[in-house]
Amino acid sequence: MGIAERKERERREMRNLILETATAMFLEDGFEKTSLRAIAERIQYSPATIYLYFKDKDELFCEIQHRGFALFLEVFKSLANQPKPLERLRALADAYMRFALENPGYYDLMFIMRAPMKAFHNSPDPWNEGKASYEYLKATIQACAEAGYRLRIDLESAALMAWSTCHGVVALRVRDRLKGIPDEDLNYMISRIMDQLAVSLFENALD
Amino acid sequence: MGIAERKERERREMRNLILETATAMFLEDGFEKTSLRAIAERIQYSPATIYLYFKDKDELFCEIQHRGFALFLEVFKSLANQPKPLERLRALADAYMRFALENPGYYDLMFIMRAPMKAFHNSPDPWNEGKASYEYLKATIQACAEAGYRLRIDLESAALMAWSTCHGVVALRVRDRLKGIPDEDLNYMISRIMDQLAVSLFENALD
DNA sequence: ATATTTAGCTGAACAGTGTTCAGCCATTTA
DNA sequence: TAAATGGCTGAACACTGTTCAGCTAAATAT
Repeated sequence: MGIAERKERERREMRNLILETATAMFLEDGFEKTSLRAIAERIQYSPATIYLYFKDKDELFCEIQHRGFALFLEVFKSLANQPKPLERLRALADAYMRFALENPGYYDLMFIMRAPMKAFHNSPDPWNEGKASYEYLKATIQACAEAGYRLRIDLESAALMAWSTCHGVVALRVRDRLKGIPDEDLNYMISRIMDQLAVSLFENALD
Repeated sequence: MGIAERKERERREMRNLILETATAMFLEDGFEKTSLRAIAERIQYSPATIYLYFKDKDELFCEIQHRGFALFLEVFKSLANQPKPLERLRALADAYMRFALENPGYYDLMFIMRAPMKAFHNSPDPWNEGKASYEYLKATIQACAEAGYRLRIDLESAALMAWSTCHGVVALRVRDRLKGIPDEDLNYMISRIMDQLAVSLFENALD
């Protein structure tokens, strides 16, 4: 009775085919322009078929969001080898902003777009890896504190400030609100901002 | 020959009627749900009529964006009576974030949405008042510097950092990325973050 | 006063979207 | 061999932004 097994597998494969195709198309053309009809055509199925595997477009993109967070967490973890905690924290911030610029589609879906946030009942929670990444950020700040850098504020506020500062500048950038500033100048300013972020978090960041 | 004059006036009135209606509907229901058809129906005209006054939906919302910036600049200017520059700067930051929470529709259009940013050839430039507000922010930071608070970084970087920090936390908030944090806790954390922002900008902020 | 031009407005259509559902057909079960 | 299952689809629904030929009323010219 391996039939049920095979059907289970076929179903997973089909789901994955849709997901892969949707992801590829989304990362190329963005959310609005990636229509279910276009996805269906690419994989040579009827648009209605997609609805047999995903409740609606939001759920589909919720899963893509999940993939984004998984990739993001990997990037964060790849920085763990940096032994000095403050430099690790800086590496985290740089990686965060680089991720946003190199994967604008994912970043949009993860931190800016409203669309896939409604389907929040989903399991597995697409924000799982997102939360893990945030915990990792907090742990790194905590590690700095334990290495002798005295925190000026509580850990929670410090972590939110770090996140907000990075998100702020990068969100303004990917949404073209900083177009007036040449890339070169902007990169310099961001570097300065990150320096001062450390100063604002720790009393003796400059030691 | 007052006919041309009257027609000119009627045209302005019609344009304004569309704009008023669109603004009201947009602030209530958001961009996506405010369809040109619904706007047209509300003012009892054909959808095609709107195209006689606005090139497309983007241009219409570009003007609404302009209104948002105008309102925003007024809020900023209303804070000019605060004599102490550092407290004025803090008031600016608080006002910025309050504006975002009290006018989420406008804030979205002004600082987050991609939609009306394409129609950037428009005159008058909807970002006119936006730029003026930013200049006002810079002037306030400069005033702090001149009042004895020593800037840790150059003025441009400092201004961008202030903007980014405020935008970061508020953008995450209005896009439901901080839903896990109770409002009360979040407000406390934001207050702490603003304290530390001042510390990061000025060597002697705490004096 | 009549004819002609102008200009505002619209109905209908186009091409696209997400979504639903009756029904077909091959595979599986009885 | 007959019945039941279940994957898939064509066609439709209700929307969207946008365009355009053509109507009608007002303004101008004769």
